[in-house]
Amino acid sequence: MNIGEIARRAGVSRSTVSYVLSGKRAVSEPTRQRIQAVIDELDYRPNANARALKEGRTRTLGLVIPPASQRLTDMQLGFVASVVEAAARADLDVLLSPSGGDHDRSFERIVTGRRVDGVILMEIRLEDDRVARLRRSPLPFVTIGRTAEPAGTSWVDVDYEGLIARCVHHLADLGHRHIALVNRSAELVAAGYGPGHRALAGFGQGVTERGLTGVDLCCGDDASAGEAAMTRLLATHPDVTAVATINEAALPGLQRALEAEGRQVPRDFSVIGVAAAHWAEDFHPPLTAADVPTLDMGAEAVALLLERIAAPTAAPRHHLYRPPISLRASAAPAPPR
Amino acid sequence: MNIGEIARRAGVSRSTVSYVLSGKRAVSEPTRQRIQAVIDELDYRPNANARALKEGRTRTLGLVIPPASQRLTDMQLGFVASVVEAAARADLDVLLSPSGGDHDRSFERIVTGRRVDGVILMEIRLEDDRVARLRRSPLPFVTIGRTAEPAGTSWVDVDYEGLIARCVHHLADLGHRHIALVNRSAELVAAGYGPGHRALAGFGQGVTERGLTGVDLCCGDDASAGEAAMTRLLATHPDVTAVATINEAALPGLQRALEAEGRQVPRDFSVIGVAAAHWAEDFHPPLTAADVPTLDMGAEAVALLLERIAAPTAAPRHHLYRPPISLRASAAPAPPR
DNA sequence: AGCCTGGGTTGAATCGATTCGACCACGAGG
DNA sequence: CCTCGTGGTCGAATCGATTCAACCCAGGCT
Repeated sequence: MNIGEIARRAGVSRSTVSYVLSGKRAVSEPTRQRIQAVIDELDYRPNANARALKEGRTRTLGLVIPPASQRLTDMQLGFVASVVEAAARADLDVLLSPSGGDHDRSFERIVTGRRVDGVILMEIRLEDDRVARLRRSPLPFVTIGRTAEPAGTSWVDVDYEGLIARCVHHLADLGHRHIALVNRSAELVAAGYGPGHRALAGFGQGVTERGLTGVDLCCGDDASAGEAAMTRLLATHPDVTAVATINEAALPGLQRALEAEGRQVPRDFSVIGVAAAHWAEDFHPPLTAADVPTLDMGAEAVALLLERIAAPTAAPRHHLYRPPISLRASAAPAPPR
Repeated sequence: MNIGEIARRAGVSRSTVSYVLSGKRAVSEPTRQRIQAVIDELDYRPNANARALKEGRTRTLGLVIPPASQRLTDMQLGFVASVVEAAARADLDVLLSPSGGDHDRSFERIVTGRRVDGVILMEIRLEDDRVARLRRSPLPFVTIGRTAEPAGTSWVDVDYEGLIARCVHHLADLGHRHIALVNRSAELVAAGYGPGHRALAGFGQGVTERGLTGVDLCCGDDASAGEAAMTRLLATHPDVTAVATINEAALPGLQRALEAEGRQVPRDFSVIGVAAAHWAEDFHPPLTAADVPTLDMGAEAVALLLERIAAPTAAPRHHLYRPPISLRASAAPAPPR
């Protein structure tokens, strides 16, 4: 069933039906009603491909997610969900591409097959092949996260550096002298994963500013890895009384290891972090943390992308999120020595 | 840059270029190489919309997920990830539709706009509007989960009824006499959510077969709800010594409440469930559970869908998963009275 | 009465592919 | 030498929309 069928049944030309659909030209009321009646009766909806072909836009956004092999963190999931929802609100569909490297077939299809009007990229590295690839293409895109050289690109990101520095200061204020940073996995950091490096920088900065001693360690993105990492930390650095972390997925494991070693949070040991908002509240004990507003960020990423699609030559914009640290129950004054 | 451009540069007709691309007709080797060279040089890729328009298929699958407002459970996330990955392996893209009810705009776009070749539906209710809608349409579809009347539809599902019954038997074997079922949220169950009802049936069956006393309760899909539910349960039914559950998201909360009440798992209290495979292992203590193979199920859903797309009139197939219960550390003999 | 204006409608071109039938040249077979 | 077959190529139709230019006709104005 196509537009011609509607036209025939309504006794008008195809163009008139099109104008009823789009409202781009005046159509007399009787004709309009007649056509609309046929459309309703047959439950007609224009073929999206034909429309996309002619109009040159697909009303679809591409979202590049980490390959499915690795489980999404809560924060990533929050981004995906909010991007999808924001797109749906704008009557846009979302095409998913689970892409790791640069020369991924799915990624190439999306970028070069004109299947989408724009792309949102996640899990950005300081040097990112995919970003480089998109910069060379005419396709508008926005990143959640940013490269080492983010000027010239629209992005949203979390100020991990500043936030972790603030966490360190908070711990210092509470009297902690020996603290640790639990980073993301060693592979991610080695690959130049932005938040990992920026968190490390912020940690170093905070530690030196306050004259603390700090250890940093990498840790896989799951509870078991967290448990192992924390067990090792407690063994090798028994004087550490607090950790800051950007690794939400490891948190349950950290907690478990502390319990196993008889360290009670927050009485004996403080935990503070940067985490998706709901995570922190749902944790036990409720986590003192900078609550990353994944919902807002995803929506903002979509908004920025729509801007770039509407005006590709306009100056790119960005939004660095710096949520305040919500004081909950997982950080407390350092235990007496 | 379109196929005409390539043809012009190579000095051939558009059809010849098309035949090089598709290989559907013989092209002399010199011509083929010349054309291929131009294609490579310009990094040309055919416009997906034009192709879809002509061919009548989009090489895209639709995946209908629960609306973004509610967070995805681990099992749902597992399904999404594996569907996306399986589709990518088959060089198919996945279009996401976050749809709750029947008359969702995004859902309608997908179903009727010919944007996808087929649809995978999740979170199926016993009476499901979306399934009914798709049955009326010519679009092939597969469900993860099944309705009350699943004949005539291709689906994959977990045998919640049988599995929960087995869980009950296992608990009975261990000597537990008073057990509880922690179901999904009251709203879901009230809405006719399949697993909720089937788990309840299996629970009832097991309990009567073994002459146990059983309580069942609904519980929201998050840790706090789980904590509240378990606290209430322990207060109202102090003689309960074990729970079975299909609500993975509530598990951390159940655990917390038990701890708070001084009940140690599994010494004083057993927990057993049906959960995504990785969840169970990552839990603490490692969860005795029927491990739902989300990866296989997503891949199988895609395979079934491809079958239906290839042969829409063939008899629908299905696959009911009945994973064995993996004995881990969360269930043990009932404590002495 | 003739002309102009403009709302309403239509026909035809176009987007970028695929594919069928036709055509051409060349070599084999009678 | 003529015909037939065939590998290789091309032209044109087609998929289902959008949109521009043209046209028609009714009403207002001079």
